Amino acid sequence: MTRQKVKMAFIENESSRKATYKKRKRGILKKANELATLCGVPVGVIIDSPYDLTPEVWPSREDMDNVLSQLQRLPVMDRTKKMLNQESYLKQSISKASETCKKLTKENKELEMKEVMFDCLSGKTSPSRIEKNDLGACGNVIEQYLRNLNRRIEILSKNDGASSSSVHVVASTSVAMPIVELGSSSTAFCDMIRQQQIQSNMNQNVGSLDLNQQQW
Amino acid sequence: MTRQKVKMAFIENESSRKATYKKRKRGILKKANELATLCGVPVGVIIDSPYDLTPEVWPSREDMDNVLSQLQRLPVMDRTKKMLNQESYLKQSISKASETCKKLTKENKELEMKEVMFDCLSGKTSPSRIEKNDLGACGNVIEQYLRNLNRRIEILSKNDGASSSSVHVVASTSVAMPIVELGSSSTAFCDMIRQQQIQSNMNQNVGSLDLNQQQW
DNA sequence: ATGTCTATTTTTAGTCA
DNA sequence: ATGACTAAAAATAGACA
Repeated sequence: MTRQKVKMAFIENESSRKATYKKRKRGILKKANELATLCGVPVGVIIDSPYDLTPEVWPSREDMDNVLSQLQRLPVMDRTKKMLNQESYLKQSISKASETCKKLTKENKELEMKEVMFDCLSGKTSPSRIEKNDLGACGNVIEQYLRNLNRRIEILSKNDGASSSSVHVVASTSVAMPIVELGSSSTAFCDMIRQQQIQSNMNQNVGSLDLNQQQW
Repeated sequence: MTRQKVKMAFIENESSRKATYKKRKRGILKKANELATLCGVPVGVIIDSPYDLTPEVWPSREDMDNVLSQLQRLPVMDRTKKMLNQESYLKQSISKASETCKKLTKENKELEMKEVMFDCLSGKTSPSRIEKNDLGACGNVIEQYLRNLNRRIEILSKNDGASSSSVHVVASTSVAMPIVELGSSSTAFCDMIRQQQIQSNMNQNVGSLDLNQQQW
C-alpha cells in the first residue's frame, strides 16, 4: 500500500495518467461549480483533453455572454461625484504600486546580473557579451557581492587566523575586466562565491510584496 | 469553534463571501495547474469576478515560458552540481519575481485605467486622448466596473422590492455617452472600445488554450 | 480588511474486485 | 479498463491576531 505524496510532474504511465485525469477533472469541475454557487460568480473551465472527444466546457456560456450582452443605458452622472472622490486614493495607489513594481524590477535585474556573473566566472560567457546598459548594474551587483564575501571571510578568519591574510578579496569598480581572469583560473574562488550565493539567497525575500486592493 | 460542513448556497455575508472567493479561487487555479501538469492537458479557467477588476484568466503561460526559456537556452557547461543547483534556484527566483512584477504591472495598469475613466466622467479628458493601445484595457475596466455596479444594484433592489423598479439600473455600452459628453462621436468611441474588448478577449482565450498541444 | 492557524471536510493515489 | 474503497494529503471555514 503506497499512498504517498505524488510529485508534481507529468505522469508517464498511460493508464494511471488517464485515471488521474478523470478524477481530477471531476474535482475541478466540482470546485468550479462550488465557487460559482457560493460566490455568485461566473466561472468558466475549459479542458481540451485527448480523453474526451469534445473539449470539456463548464458551464453554459450563457452567464458570461449574458453579462457581456447586458448593454443598455445607464445614468452615470449621479455616480460621478462619488467616483471622483476616489481619485486621490487612486493616485496614491498608483504611485505606491509603481514604486513596488520598480523595486521588484530592480531586484529581478540584480538576479539576472548574478546569473551573468556566474557565467563569466565559469568562462561560459565573456564580459564583452554583456549588454552595455547592463554593465553598470552588473558591476554594482558584483561589488556588493565582493563586499559580502569579504565580510564573510573576515568572520571565518576570526575562527582561523592563519589563513586570513591570504584570502582577502578586493572590490573594485572595474570589475568587468577581472572577471575574465577569474573565470579561467580560480575554482576555489568560484566555490567561495557559490557558498556566499547560497547564503545570500537564503536571506532574500523576493515575492512577499502585495497590493492592498480596494473595493467599492 | 464552529468548523462545520458548509451549505452549498450563495454566501450572503459580504466579507466572508469575499474571503471564500479568494481562497477558493486560488484553490481552483492551483488545481487547474496541477491537472495540466500531471496530465499534459491544456486547461483554461476564466473567473469573471466582481472582486477582480479584470476577469481572472489562467493560464498566462506565455510570460512565464518567456522568462524560463531565455534562461534555459544558456549553454550547459561543466559546472559542479552545486553550481547547477544554484542556477536552478536563481532561475526560480527570477521567474518568481517576474511573475510578481507582472501581476503588479497589471494591477497598476488597471488603476491607471480607472483614473482615465474618472477623468472622462468628469469631462477633464476626452477619450480621443486615450492611447490606442490602452483602449482595450480601458474598455475592460469600464465594463467590469459597470458589471459590478449592476450586481450591486441588483442586490440592493432585492432587499427593497418596492422601489426596485425605479432603482434598477442596466449596464450598457452607451455608458460612453455620458462619459464622453462629446455628442456624435461618443457612439463611435464606445463601439471602438467594445470591438477592441471583444477582439482582445478572443485573442486571449485562443492564445492561452493553444498551448501545450499534443498529438495522440 | 489581511494573514495565520487548525479542526474538519474534501480530494485523491493506489489497490483490489 | 471501471467503480468502490481507504489512508494519506490537500483544501478550507471559522476563529483569532
